[in-house]
Amino acid sequence: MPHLLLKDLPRYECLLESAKEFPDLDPSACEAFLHLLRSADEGARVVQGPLAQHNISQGRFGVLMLLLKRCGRNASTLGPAELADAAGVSRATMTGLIDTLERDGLVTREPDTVDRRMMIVCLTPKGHELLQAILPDHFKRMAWLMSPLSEDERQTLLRLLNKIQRQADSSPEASPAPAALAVS
Amino acid sequence: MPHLLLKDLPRYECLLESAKEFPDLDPSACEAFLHLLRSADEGARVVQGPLAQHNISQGRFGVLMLLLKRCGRNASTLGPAELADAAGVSRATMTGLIDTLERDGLVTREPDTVDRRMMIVCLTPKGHELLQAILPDHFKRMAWLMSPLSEDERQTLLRLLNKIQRQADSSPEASPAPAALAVS
DNA sequence: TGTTTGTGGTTAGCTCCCTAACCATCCCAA
DNA sequence: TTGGGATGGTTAGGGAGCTAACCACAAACA
Repeated sequence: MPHLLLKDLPRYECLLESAKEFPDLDPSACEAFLHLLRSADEGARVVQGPLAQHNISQGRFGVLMLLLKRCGRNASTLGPAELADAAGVSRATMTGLIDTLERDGLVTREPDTVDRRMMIVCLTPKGHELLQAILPDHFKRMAWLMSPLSEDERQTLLRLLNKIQRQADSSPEASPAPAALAVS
Repeated sequence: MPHLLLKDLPRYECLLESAKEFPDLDPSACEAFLHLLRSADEGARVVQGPLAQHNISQGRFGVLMLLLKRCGRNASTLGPAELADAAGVSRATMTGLIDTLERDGLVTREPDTVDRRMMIVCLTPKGHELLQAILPDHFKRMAWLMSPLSEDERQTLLRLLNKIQRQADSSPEASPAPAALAVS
């Protein structure tokens, strides 16, 4: 699950040392990158880890949250494909997620009478109750994790992260190396 | 693999809206947290994703890098247990990783003659060559990803991430909710 | 010296995600 | 109206991580 497996991050001096052997290594970029991954790993562990106590994995949580949000505007019915797209998992994975969620009585899956290819997934009262029970603590953990940062610092962090994110988004598909790579 | 499955992050207005229903939801904390996870996901995708082209998964990469580092100071021999600890995976996982790395001829595994419980894992010349071949591009991608940030901004980012990390580290085991939770 | 405890490595079986392939249904256009 | 694509959902199989249990060996202690 974590993105960064290393237990101890290399110290800056070590990076400088390694940069002699690998001229392409940008020590400060490397350091920032590793700390970014490490922070996200730790944050996810602290915030999302406890969900496992309720037998809620990351994927399950995502589905339930999407269903909760759509619950309000009940106009739009949503099926596995739409859910998969919104949640960022494959349709096959979504089938499996819904299977177990249905088995646990948290969602229902009914065939759509209009388009007979489609299924309609809905949150059950039990699913709704579960969310109401776990969300407050979930949000508390999030707030707790970020509590060392002032509002200004959060804004700054957001600005810097957005720069990284935009840069990452400009990389086509992750498979082809960034085109600008040779240029820089 | 990603920490955050949602495709589209909720907008700030939506968070404010949800905060009415969930008083524990701190919108700016939530926003910062989600962007942190998203940035790390995207960064990992861009930087580490291309390693898959060389049939190098995250875990395999970690093992190879650890062996490369220790290659210099050949004094310390290291076995699966030590590797597992340093790489942050279970011993069982490390057994599997070494299995396939050995099968691919990238590492060797020999029994320790002194302590007959132990095995000694070493990088082969082929493994060393592979790293030399893929590391320059790896470092280039890292530098490219962080290139939108100035040195000052990298320092700032590091400072903010460290605050989050220290806070996360002060949470016992991820399973018990932070003790300070009720206090705040 | 013999027993107990601890440590290293492996195996077995699980979860959660993926891709590839498959059918059923819909839609569009010849 | 009928034949081809799209699109939706599922199944099958695989990869990478985990825990629990196991055996072999080492170390410590009565």
